Amino acid sequence: MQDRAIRTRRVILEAAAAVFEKRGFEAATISEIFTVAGVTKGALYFHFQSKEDLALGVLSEQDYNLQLPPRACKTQELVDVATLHAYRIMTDPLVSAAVRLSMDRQAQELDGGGPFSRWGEFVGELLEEARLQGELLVHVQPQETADVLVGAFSGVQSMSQVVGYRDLTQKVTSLLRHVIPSIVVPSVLLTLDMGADRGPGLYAEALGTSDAGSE
Amino acid sequence: MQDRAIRTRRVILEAAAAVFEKRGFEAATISEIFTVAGVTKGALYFHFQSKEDLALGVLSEQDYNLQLPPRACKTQELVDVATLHAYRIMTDPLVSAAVRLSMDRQAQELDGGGPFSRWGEFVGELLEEARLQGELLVHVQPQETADVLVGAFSGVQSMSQVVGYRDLTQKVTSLLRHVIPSIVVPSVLLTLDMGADRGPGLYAEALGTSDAGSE
Amino acid sequence: MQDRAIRTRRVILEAAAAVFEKRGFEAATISEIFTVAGVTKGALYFHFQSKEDLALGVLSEQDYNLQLPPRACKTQELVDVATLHAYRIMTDPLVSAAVRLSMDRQAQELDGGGPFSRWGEFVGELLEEARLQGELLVHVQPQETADVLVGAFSGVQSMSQVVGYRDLTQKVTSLLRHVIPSIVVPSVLLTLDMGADRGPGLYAEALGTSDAGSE
Amino acid sequence: MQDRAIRTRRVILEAAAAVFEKRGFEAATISEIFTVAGVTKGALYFHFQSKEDLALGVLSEQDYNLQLPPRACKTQELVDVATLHAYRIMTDPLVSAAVRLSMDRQAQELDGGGPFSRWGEFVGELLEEARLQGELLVHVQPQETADVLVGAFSGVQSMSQVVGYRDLTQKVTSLLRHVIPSIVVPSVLLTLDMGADRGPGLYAEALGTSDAGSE
DNA sequence: ACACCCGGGACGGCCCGTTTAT
DNA sequence: ATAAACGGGCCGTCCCGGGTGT
Repeated sequence: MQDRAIRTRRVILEAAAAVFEKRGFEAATISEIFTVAGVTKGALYFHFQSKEDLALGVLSEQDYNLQLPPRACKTQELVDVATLHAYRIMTDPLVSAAVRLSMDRQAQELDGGGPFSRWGEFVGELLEEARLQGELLVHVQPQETADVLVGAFSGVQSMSQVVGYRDLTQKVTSLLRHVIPSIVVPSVLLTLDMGADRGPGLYAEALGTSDAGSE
Repeated sequence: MQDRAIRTRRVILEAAAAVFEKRGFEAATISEIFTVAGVTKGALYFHFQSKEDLALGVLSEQDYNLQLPPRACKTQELVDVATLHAYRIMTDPLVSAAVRLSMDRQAQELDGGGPFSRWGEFVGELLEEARLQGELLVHVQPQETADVLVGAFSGVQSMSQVVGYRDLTQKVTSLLRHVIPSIVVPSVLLTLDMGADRGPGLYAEALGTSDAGSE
Repeated sequence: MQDRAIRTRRVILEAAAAVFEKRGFEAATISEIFTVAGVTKGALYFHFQSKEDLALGVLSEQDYNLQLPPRACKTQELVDVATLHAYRIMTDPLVSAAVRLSMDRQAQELDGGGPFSRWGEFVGELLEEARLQGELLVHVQPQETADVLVGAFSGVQSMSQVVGYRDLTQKVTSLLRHVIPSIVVPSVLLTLDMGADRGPGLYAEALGTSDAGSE
Repeated sequence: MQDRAIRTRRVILEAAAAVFEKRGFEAATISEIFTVAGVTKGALYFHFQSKEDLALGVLSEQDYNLQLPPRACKTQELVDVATLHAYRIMTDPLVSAAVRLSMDRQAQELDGGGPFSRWGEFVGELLEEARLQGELLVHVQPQETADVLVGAFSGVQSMSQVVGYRDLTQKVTSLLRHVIPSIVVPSVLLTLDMGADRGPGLYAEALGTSDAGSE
């Protein structure tokens, strides 16, 4: 009984993700979503109260708790977080839909504070730790650099979106290679692993660490 | 008689820019536009055949021809182009609206090939010239770097959008300071002027050069 | 098991009465009814096949058999019937809901022939008897007078509805005092008891007489 | 051009009146209204912003200013007002629709204070004048009697509604004949003209008096 | 040429009264 | 007696053309 419901809900969510990702929040229509999902309007409105609720569902379905284990080298951790996030956007439609939604002005109020601030803080803290450990060049101001990284990441992600994210990890790696050298000390730079193909490994590592073998 | 028409057209365009900028293409409504413009629906439809046409109007109204004179130092030229563009986004509602529209997926087909490709090519060529002049580090691949720059620029622009572009030149300068050192040779780096406050000067320079003292 | 069913049915009926009374048939929603009742939609649909059936249930639940014992003076009986009905509308939510429903055009077909005809006939017969006993003035035509009384009663009831029926017995008594003198002979008029506070007594009397001590 | 608009508006209003009259506010649907009117939804929403606005339109279209000239005998004036109102309900679909709407609980807030209070005051004042002129029996309390009359009128109107108001003037006359004798002094009673067929004459008189030969 | 009033339909989101699987 | 699913329909609004001045 619940089984069917769970399946249906899942199907709807995936359809919603696909449609939101393709059209954006505003332009997405409920009817396209339930058509894609292959369910009826009634079923959809049984599981979700409104279009907004649907967007919220997509936003929260992605496992935000998915985290990498801490690294000794915080710069490496930063690289890994970025690479993993890129990998997930590439491979998980719900994640890419969530990213699209959180960039959507119309749906931005759904996602408290906007997507940038959360990532900004997170990266800022990581860089602060790196700085304290002496990984960074002396002139680096963690929060400013964090903003540059977060903004730039979101930009290359947008850019990659038009080709279906096929080159996203590539582009993110490129970005990192262009920015990291300007902020870390040479000794650390030499130890960093910034391979574009590290996504799957990092993903497995995150899954193993995180408390969830979720979904 | 034509005078009135030109004025009306202009008023409509500005209203459209404001509304598109605020809502995005899809969520913008014709009625909000003509309400803001203070004209009737009929007037609007006399000047523009459709909502799409309106968007096209906004997109083409900004003076794409506005160009800086060539610099001897191509890297400096790149910096200047970016700074000027940031300045125009900040100050000209039509430009920011056009940027918003060209990032809008729904309206993307209106802008042939997307916003990224045009900028990508332009920056790529600039970097190629810079490379030929020996301004760049040997490992730099112009097109890859161009993509990183264009993507990153668009990202910080998105990020700045939520605060009304108040800190855009700041953020763009920040971005440049994080990327340029990784690609240019030290000797050139020392000569670069990357001040965040150079917008107005560059704008004046571009206006003087460009074939248009338009509008 | 049957006990619970009976209770559930009762709870639903009372909730339905409250909602129908508040909203009218059309505007009432099934979901408000089962929410108020505190049962699930399924439970409701187990006891009642449809919204119409629910209305029918409310309509028939009120004890139409509740009758006063015959009076020698038929005019007095008429006064008493009116007073008692007013009292029941005031005090019993199911009765007031039934009245509301039977006045509701959308639900009128549910209540065969409309509410007026049944009361019209009943009052008409009472007046005919009164006439035969010489209680009425010679020019009175029982059926015409009956219609006036029934219509007028329903009107003051509507009027009283907006204040929650607080002044209904008052208003009905007022009505009677304005009409009765025009139809009964003076000698009878002197003997009539038209107090507005006779509701409770009449109710007790009717309960005792009627074949039902029902619920 | 305005001509067509006026005609269209009128057609819509009449259709709305018919539908509101048949179904009540809630149960009436916009689509039935524009179907009956033979116009499209667009036309309807050009003239009226919402269903509520439509109801308001019906409510205000009837000429509330239609008034009889004052009579020397206030009781006669009361009789005439009631007879005229009954006649208008019978003959003018917009008036009957307005009456139906103002009795509708869902739409009652549209009609400030409900229909009863306005009529109640009006009749109350008339009776007060009659009392001052010595037309009434000494025990009559104008406001109480006014409430009885207004309520009773509305009741017989409801009753007559089910037969399409065919017998409304008849029923109203009946009502008056049953109530008036209980409140006026015999000498005045003899002079009153309470014929059921006086509607057309009164209507003509009112039209002539009122400042409008309105539509 | 320029502006506008008026009207046309097509959906859009949502909710509602109901059955089907369980 | 429940949870889940079903469609039909409602109101509103949106993007647009034809007929009408000026």
